[in-house]
Amino acid sequence: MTAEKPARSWNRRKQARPGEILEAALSVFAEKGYAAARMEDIAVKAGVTKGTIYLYFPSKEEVFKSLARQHVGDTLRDAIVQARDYQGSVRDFLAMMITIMSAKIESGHVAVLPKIIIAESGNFPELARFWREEVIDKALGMLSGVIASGQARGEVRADVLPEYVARLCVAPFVMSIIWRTVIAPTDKVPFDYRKFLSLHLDVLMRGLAPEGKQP
Amino acid sequence: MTAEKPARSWNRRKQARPGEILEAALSVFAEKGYAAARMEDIAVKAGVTKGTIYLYFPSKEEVFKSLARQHVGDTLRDAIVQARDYQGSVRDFLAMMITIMSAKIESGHVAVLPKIIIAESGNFPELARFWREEVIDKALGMLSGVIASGQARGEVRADVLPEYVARLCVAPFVMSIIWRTVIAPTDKVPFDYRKFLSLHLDVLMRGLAPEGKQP
DNA sequence: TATTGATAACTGACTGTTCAGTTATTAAAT
DNA sequence: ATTTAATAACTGAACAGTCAGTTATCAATA
Repeated sequence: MTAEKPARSWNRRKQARPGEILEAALSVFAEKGYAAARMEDIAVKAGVTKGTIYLYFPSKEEVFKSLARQHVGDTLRDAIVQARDYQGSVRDFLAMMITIMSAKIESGHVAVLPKIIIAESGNFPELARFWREEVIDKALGMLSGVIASGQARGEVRADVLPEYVARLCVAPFVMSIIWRTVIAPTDKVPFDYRKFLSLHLDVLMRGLAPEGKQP
Repeated sequence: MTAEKPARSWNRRKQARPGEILEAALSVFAEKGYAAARMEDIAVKAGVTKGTIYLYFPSKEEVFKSLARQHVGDTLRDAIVQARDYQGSVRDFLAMMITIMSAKIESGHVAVLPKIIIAESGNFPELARFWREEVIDKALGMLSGVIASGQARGEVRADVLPEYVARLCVAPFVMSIIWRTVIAPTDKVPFDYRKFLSLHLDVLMRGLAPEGKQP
């Protein structure tokens, strides 16, 4: 009855492994991109050896896709579904989005997958398609709905297409995310995303207000 | 006697090669990203063999960096310098930008380098820094100047920071560029960039107009 | 104008390395 | 004792970079 725990070299943890591997993969892919990410690095970070990864995933590509699916599913799909039934004003909705997103942008968590998608869209067109259908179309669709109901309520001028306005809404978010991953590491003075996005909200809502009706 | 066709195999074109190699490299890097781009592919596209590239560039990395530098220098720095002395209204300036850019975005020519920078900023941090100093800071600085003079003229409300407004101006351009490279290939119905950017201009200028002064 | 020798642009086969994926083996768990 | 999670050593393919040899070009000479 070895009461000792003599520095076990490894444990068997069948059901915990996939999640740990994906988490490790996220950080390695985030740093290196897809091609430059080594399976060995992912393994080390997950506390296993390379071979172990292949017990749970058939290939590097599949690790990547699983990661995309899981990360999208957890982080974004919930948010979209939750927001679908939103009843408040467009302004309040965007204000809420800013609060949630600026923290995530700051921390760098949202930024990783979009960056990889951009980088690898040429090598994995089906990934771009997946992202488009699962994230972009749903997010833009949801936002268009919010805008359209804002028009019905007289909060937003009626002579603009909700689908285009939706893209206007998200553009500064997209820019912030890219700034955060690509440019911010070279920054002396940190950029104030919340301030920037608040300005966006203010300018956008004025710009979309019906004639003679300041918000 | 070999009455065979001499089949002139190659020419000496010392001064033309570097440019041709970089041009080829641009299209291969754009399609594949840095790591997945093969020197052999670049060579074939440039009409030479792999060895020839190494007569003009010491390494793959140096081909990549030269490309980034040259392309920035040629395409963007000129435009920035030219625009620095602009005297017209903010609205006219942006309208001009939209005309020029939407054609370039449509054709896919502007899109390639930003995509590469985003993709490889993690692997080549000094490239991100170069891009930031040579392109982003100059472009934003120039735009901030245009905005500030718009404020002095009473065309733009005075209670907003030009540096932040400048970023608001470019965000939809950035989004369009990304859309074009990453998402558009999966599109059934082509996206109308000019229409989108015109909406942007309209909403932005209303949003930035001084109180009670519709543009 | 034709021939030739020198030079340097260019080629393509070769080398060493890196890394995704495989497999023989080990040890935990039951 | 059997099963299986996990390892670590291995394989093979892909590819960046090299270099000995080939060929276009041009200047000097005839």
